[in-house]
Amino acid sequence: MTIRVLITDDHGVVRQGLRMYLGLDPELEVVGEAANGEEALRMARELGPDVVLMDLLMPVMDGIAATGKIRAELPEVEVIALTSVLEDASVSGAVRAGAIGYLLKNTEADDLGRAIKAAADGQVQLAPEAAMRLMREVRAPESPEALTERETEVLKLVARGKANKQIAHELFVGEKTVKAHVSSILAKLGVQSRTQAALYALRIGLVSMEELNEESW
Amino acid sequence: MTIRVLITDDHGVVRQGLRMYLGLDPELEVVGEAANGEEALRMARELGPDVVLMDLLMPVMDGIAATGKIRAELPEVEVIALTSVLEDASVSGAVRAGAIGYLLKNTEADDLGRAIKAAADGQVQLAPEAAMRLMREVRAPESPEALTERETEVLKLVARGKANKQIAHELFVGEKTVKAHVSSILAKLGVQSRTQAALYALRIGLVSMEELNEESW
DNA sequence: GATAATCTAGTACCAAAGTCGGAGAAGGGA
DNA sequence: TCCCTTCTCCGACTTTGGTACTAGATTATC
Repeated sequence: MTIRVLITDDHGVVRQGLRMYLGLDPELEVVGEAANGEEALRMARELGPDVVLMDLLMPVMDGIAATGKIRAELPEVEVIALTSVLEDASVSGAVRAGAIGYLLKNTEADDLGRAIKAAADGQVQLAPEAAMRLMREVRAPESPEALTERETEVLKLVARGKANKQIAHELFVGEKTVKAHVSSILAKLGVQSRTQAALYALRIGLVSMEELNEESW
Repeated sequence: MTIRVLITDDHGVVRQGLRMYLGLDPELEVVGEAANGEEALRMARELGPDVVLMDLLMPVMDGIAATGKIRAELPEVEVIALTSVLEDASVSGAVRAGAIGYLLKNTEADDLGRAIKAAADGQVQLAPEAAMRLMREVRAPESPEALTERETEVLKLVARGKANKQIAHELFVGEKTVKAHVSSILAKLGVQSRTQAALYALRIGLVSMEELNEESW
């Protein structure tokens, strides 16, 4: 009984590479490739794979959102997050969204095959680094204090390099208001400056490299 | 006569994938894999490949630096930059460093084989997007005014979220000096704030996501 | 030996960022 | 109805960031 795998990654090289490698294992069968979360959801519906390999940083629909939707709709499909991003929020986000595994892209290719088989079997697979993050979160029940909707909006603009004045203008509020939001954001994230907040936002994928490239500066 | 290829990428999955795929082409032979620029240089010396596939975003020694050293020392070895980053400075940087090709990771795997063969033959290979960036740079002889060594150093720290005072402390200079450097950086990059400069540095891969994850904030 | 670039650092100044505390309006529960 | 959160905004303040200009020391270059 072969395990049917759906690959999701926005980079063609990675997709082809995974397909090539996994294709050599007679127990695995790559049934499709998706380039973003939306495609992944659609193809998961159509193909009904056993396991989805899911990149987290993708355009259109990110991997965590896609994972959530797939797991909600097709609970028999297991999802393994396979990403180069290691971040507390990503790990717990993926796990909360229903991923059964979290592996880093520097995982040895051999291990990957084993992890997929284990996942198809319902067994949890975590990279040691990811496991540590989860442990840390459980031990210290530090709810990193979720940002409100508005704060998230502001943070996104900060992470695109905008000044308070510009943000105020874009959101049709006063600069004082923006400052208040920024202060609150810094406190909740535990960072010391808007630059750190911007980098944080990038780190957790709140804004993507692609979005950054839209900025003209 | 097979073409000997050295793969350089810090992600195991990508390396394995490339090796698998390229291995299927009888005209190509993957003679080695390197996980960073330093390894790439060493292995290029030892193995004398015809073509090096070089990721630009890597720890230890970035791809542009490695490209420069390889081309300087082993001019018969051709280097193809293979990366997910598309940025003016990366493209012209790689080209200046001596890369004969610049391809994106979303390149179809078929094209990659063809590109490698062309490169071994001394033919230039550019992704259309990369070609456009080069064109633009040639048309508008806007030399983005290269940063000096020290400025680059400062920018890296800015991009890790450090304040001027911290940077001054780390580099054993006065805060005034750091400010002077930062001002000069902003002017050269054409950006308006340190946050934008930090994002710029990230965009061009001066600092990587991985490095960001080392920061404790 | 002159020239240019870089790194250093100063002064003076202004703008932007961020803090602290308070406060009114709107909306959703309990 | 009362409570809680969020969003809005204020004043007053401190700190950080950034500009403009100048200038000595060092080093590489011609």
